[in-house]
Amino acid sequence: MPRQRKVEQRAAGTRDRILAAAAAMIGEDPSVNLSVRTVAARAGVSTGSLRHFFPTQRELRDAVLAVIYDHVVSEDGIHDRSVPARDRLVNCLRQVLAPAGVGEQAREAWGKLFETFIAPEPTDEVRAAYLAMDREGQRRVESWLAILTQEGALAAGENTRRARFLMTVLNGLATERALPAEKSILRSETETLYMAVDCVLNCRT
Amino acid sequence: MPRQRKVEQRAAGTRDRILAAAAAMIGEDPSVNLSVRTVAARAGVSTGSLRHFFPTQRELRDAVLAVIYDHVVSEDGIHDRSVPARDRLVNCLRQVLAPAGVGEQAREAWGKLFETFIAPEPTDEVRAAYLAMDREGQRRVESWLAILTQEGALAAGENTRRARFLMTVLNGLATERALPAEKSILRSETETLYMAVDCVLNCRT
DNA sequence: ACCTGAACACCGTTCAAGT
DNA sequence: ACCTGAACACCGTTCAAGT
Repeated sequence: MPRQRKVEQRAAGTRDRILAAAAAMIGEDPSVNLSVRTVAARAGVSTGSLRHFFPTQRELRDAVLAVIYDHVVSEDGIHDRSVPARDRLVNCLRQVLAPAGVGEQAREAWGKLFETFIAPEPTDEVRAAYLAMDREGQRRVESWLAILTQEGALAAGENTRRARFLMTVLNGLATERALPAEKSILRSETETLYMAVDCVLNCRT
Repeated sequence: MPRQRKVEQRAAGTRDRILAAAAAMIGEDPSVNLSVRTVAARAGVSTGSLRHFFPTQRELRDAVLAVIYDHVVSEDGIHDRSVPARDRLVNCLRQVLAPAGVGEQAREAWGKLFETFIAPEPTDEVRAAYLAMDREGQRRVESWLAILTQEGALAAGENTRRARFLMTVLNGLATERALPAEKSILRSETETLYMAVDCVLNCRT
């Protein structure tokens, strides 16, 4: 069932060149700033042409993220539509949380984070190192949201904000894993993850 | 003990006018973009003069944040029904967040928390001390939720879970205040607080 | 429909020049 | 030391004009 006519395929060609250029730039330097002009120049098209396919920078960025993580096709299970979207997203978020560890391991992990990024004078080098880490996590979460948006499980347009929100929840959970806890932390952690995910999936903003 | 000379007091005068102008702008519209030119114009100084006191936009934003959080420390206002429930709850949560501080202050606060509760062997004494703190915060948040439940702004029955969720978000935000941040933290912090509060107020669980 | 590039209204930072 | 405003090199978006 070929929905696209010939002209649209030609258009898809330059659309893809734009996405490929942007993806290549991120591949070379994950902290690169994707401006209209740099991406357009790299793709060999005009800024106006880029704007024709991606009316705002946000839409360009979201599309690039989706492309990158589609090609990486990891086993995170985000694509498995036999599972409800909320369960898939929660499982993915657990993968971000996993390196935080539990118990003594969690305290050691927090200790390293503290000694590396909080205790020392925040030089540009220290800042850049942390921000690269943070952006990587943010990108992962945004890529999952982009995929759920593509399936229609999520309204478009706020994924950066949503990802920031989820990252904050994960930071809170990671911190609480290092701090003393009342009773089984797993239960309240699961409840909190589902509350955050349901918020993102259901609430209008 | 007057450490400042006359000249420095004059300088502090225009420095304060800049901070006041920026704080006023945020007061009128919390999502406003504080650019060099708009803030300088509002304060009635040149961009060069602003740059003399705040060499980068980051330093300006940090200073403004500190001023705002100092002045917003007031009573909780949870009962003031002339304000929408979500705004009241966000303001109350900000009060829990306030002691986390900003900038260097935030890093020091985290340092103390780390040395007190994470670094040492978790004896029963250490655990109890932290859990008391944690429960106090949880109790405050739950009391606010109880009031909103009484007004009918919130469905009954899940307030402990909801409070735990909000505490986790606050822990995440406090952690992010100590870590290096990308841009103005105030805006994404506000967005995250409102997302969390809207989640609690609107979403069915 | 697709594509161009100029134009517009911003932005943060630098700096010679004044007081 | 404090202050000015122009200048520089960016940014995202809009749009008349071409094919």
